[in-house]
Amino acid sequence: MLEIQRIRNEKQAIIDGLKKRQIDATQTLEQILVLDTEWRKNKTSLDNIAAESNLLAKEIGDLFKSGKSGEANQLKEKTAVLKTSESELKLKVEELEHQIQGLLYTLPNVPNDLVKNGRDAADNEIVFSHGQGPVFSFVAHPHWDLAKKYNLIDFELGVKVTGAGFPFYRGKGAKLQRALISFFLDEAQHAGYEEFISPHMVNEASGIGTGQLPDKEGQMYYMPADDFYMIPTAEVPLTNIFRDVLLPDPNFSIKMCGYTPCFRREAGSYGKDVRGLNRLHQFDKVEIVRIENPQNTAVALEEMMEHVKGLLIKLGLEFRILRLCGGDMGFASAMTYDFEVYSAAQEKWLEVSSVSRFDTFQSNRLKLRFKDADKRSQLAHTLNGSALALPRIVAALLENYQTGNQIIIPEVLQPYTGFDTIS
RNA sequence: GGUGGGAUGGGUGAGAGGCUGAAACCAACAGUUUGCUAAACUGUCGUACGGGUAACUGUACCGCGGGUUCGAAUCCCGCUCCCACCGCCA
Repeated sequence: MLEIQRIRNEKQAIIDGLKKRQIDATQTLEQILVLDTEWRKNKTSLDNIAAESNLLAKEIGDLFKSGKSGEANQLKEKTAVLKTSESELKLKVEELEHQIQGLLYTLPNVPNDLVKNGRDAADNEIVFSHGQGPVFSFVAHPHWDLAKKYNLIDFELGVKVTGAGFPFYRGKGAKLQRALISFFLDEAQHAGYEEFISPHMVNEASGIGTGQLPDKEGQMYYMPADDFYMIPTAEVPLTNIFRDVLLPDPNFSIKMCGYTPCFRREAGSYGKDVRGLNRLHQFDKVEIVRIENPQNTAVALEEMMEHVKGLLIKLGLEFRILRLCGGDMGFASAMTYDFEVYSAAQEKWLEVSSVSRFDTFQSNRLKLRFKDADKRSQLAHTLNGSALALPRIVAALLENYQTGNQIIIPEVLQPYTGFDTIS
């Protein structure tokens, strides 16, 4: 959520920024400012009336104590008038707050200066690429065929037990899954991230804190009996650790990581994009999350990207990094880099990581602040990234490391899997 | 699921209609003393929002939401959460 202060001070900059998302916020912002002026006016009168009745109440108390109940009762009549206008104003102020809040919720984050104006994925910029995919001398199979051939993943069983998008991993497929999780977590720990095992369900306040609620609730699985939501990513529980937190010192850098399954309803997805592991309702992911002083955000983002790069290089996958254009970025993000690995058999790029900075957009909702050098409260910055999401990594590993009669396990994973080939 | 107890500032914890934005203690911060450390002493020390260049100032907040009252941390109603014991269960 954007800060009202920022809207008051930099309206035009926000309008210009949101244009990169193909959004014209002029009207909304002007509406907000009108309501805000109105709110401040009413708030001031409300405060003044409250001050007056506080004073009267004190006088009345003093009069009663010194036995002048006649005068006291006279004053009481005066307070009756104040009371009615006080409650009217209070309603007005609350109503205005709701209206402003409602409008603020509709505004996405303002893109960083580096973010390009654009409509969709076609306008994203490739900022880095690395590696070279395999060249096959045989007919390369897509991962869903390989998974079946080597009995690694059973999609049909998942359909039977739960539904589409909830696969079973079995045998070496399951072991590979566990190996990747351990590898990613170990790498994150070496990079200084503290590991957490978090709840897989969160309450409503947490959903609002990181921006999934109120607008995107259709994307999450909901448990009405207890009013819980299944987490769509570890970002939600990890970042919400810091909801309503005021860090006492400006020198902080909080680095967390965690493995969780992620649950996404993916309403509206269909077609070849959802084939096999490409899009699931439940998948595994190791997430890295950082809470930073605004001064360190740029460096932190850089470090996170280097971390993810390192993982992909160690796995020996061809990949590229995209800086998303305004139109393709998530609602809460100020800047996002997507990592895509090349799937040689499907002949397409698969998104395996998304690293974003949110600046104060989440912390404003979370009320996540720190005391700066002048002892003033300031909103902290939040960042997060996948490091990494498993299914498409598995897809790419199977497809790129197939030899025709077996699948090679990359060397870095072998200590974790305990085997070096799948056949 | 049953029964009972609780929720006050960073922590412990008083307060039981006006003298309480809140005692006291601890922690923290600044200073004095000190060869250094420790100790002692002095002072500062909640958050949010509004107004003001600022010093400052107004309002709100004692789990949350209502109510009674001229006046509520304190009384009444509803809710949430926490703790303890019992039952059940991994």
